[in-house]
Amino acid sequence: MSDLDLITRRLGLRGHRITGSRKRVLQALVEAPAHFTVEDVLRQAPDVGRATVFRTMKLLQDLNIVCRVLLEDGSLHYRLSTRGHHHHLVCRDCGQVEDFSTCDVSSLLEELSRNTDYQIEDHWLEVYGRCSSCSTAV
Amino acid sequence: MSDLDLITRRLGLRGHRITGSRKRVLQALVEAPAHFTVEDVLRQAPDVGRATVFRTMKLLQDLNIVCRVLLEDGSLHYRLSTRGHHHHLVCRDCGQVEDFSTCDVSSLLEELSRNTDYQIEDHWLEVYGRCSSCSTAV
DNA sequence: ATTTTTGCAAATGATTTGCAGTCCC
DNA sequence: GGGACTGCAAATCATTTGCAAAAAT
Repeated sequence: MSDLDLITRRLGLRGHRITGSRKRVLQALVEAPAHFTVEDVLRQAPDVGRATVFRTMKLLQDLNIVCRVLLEDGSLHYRLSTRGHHHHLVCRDCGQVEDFSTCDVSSLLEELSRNTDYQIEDHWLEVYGRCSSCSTAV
Repeated sequence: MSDLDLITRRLGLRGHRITGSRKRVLQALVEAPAHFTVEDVLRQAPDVGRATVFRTMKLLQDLNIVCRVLLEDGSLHYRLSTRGHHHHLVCRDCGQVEDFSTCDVSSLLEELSRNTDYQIEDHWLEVYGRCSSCSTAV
């Protein structure tokens, strides 16, 4: 079963309708490069309305199918989420994005929890740097 | 010497002019609650042009005098930066923001650096939860 | 005197909304 | 059939820009 099928099924199971527009958006997503903007999606699915793409992206976010990537300039990109919660390592030069989840943020959060009166519930971490090809190609 | 004086001096030392508008924006900032939006500043300094407030906020960011706080809904707030690089712990209910810098993100980043080909240069971490008063007042 | 900075208004860009029609289930 | 979903265009919101006038050094 392809990624597309999986996502489509997930939508259906949650009681959302599998419409033509949604299929076209999903198709665009699975064919897209690692991260993309709403504009990119619109370009790949030109017959889908702008509002619909925004609405679909929001739905997919809620379903944990896509996640947002924050670039340093403040611009918002999206990418297919893999394995639930994770973080991003973003290359400043080429914009490549890697996921990571292995590193231990939780110990940091536990310490934080001990040191403050907060009940900690969620976090968002974005790391910026240069990927190997961009850092060697000076 | 007041906070206001300190900031003003810092601007001057870097070769920026101390203008009436900038003074009024700075005044608004030091009197503002812990975090605020551009709109809040405009409300407190109504005779300063919108564009000027945006330009001033950008300048203050570059000088490390204010920093951005990302709320979970994606909205952007500002706050006076203390002690250089740090992170935010944001209360979901009341919006209170705490700084923290003591926790060890760097070990995480070192591990990340070893495990990937990236040369890591910067990061942004926002933690969300509930402050003590909001978590007790169920 | 020179250069920076400002306010305005218009431009831009991203996202949302109202609504009448269309399409899934 | 009926509610969920769509496209469109207009509305909204945040931010930026061009420019001539005003202010700071």
